[in-house]
Amino acid sequence: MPRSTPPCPMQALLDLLTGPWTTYILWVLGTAGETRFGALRRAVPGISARLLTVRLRVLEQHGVIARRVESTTPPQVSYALTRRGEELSGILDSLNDVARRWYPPTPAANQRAAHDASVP
Amino acid sequence: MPRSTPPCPMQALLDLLTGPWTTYILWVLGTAGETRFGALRRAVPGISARLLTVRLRVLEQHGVIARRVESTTPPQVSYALTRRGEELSGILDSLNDVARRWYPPTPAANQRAAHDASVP
DNA sequence: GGAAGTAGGTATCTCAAAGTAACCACACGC
DNA sequence: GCGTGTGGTTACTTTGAGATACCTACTTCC
Repeated sequence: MPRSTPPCPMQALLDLLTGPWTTYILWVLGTAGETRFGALRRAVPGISARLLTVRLRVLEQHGVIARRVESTTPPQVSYALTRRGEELSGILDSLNDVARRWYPPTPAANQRAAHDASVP
Repeated sequence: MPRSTPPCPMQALLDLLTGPWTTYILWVLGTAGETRFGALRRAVPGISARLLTVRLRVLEQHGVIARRVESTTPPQVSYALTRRGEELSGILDSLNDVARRWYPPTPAANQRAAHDASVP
């Protein structure tokens, strides 16, 4: 992202949320609860495995999500929101309210109507 | 920014806020009120004139700030938050609260202490 | 007369983030 | 033994956002 970022705590948080899919991932984890890597990947259509991995690593480093490994074969990895993640989720919800008031869902977005309608 | 963005109103709003300096600009306009281009540039140290122009254009297109030109010589251009901008500002404030709890201002950021302290 | 401030526009360059693709070990089913 | 799914990692390529530098036209200050 930006080459030079102002040393502002706010900016650090925004850099975290900034990448494509990031809030989408948080929204999925918030509504679906703990989710496995593969399911997450299927829930975020279009994302590459590599980028999903990167996003999850960053979110984990910031303590927004928790990674849990079950040592089965094959090992299963699940991700869930932490308390921080839920706190963030609340703010993102209000941001989402604003977004939906400002950019009303277009008729062209029929395919996504189900998704939009399911957003609390 | 992202090459492929999910067609989500939320993402549109985040794309708006995403770029470096963007929220900083909004914070300045929120606390200082209507501000002229030059003053804004001085208030956001490190930003280039070009990028400031781009940011202001985008924010204006989204109806978050208003651009007002006084036809003096030289013409003076001022920017201020619109009602949308103030609404956004409120949410950004709560996001900022979270940011400052999660990433406590480091002692290394002494230069910015004045700024941080002045954030409401 | 020359510098500086006003609010940008234009052109070019570069580098880091995103995309793409291949690969891994392991187990299961056929 | 061959394909499928699991949860990634590694390497290579691309592209587009940001940086940089220079331009306008006008006025005021020194």
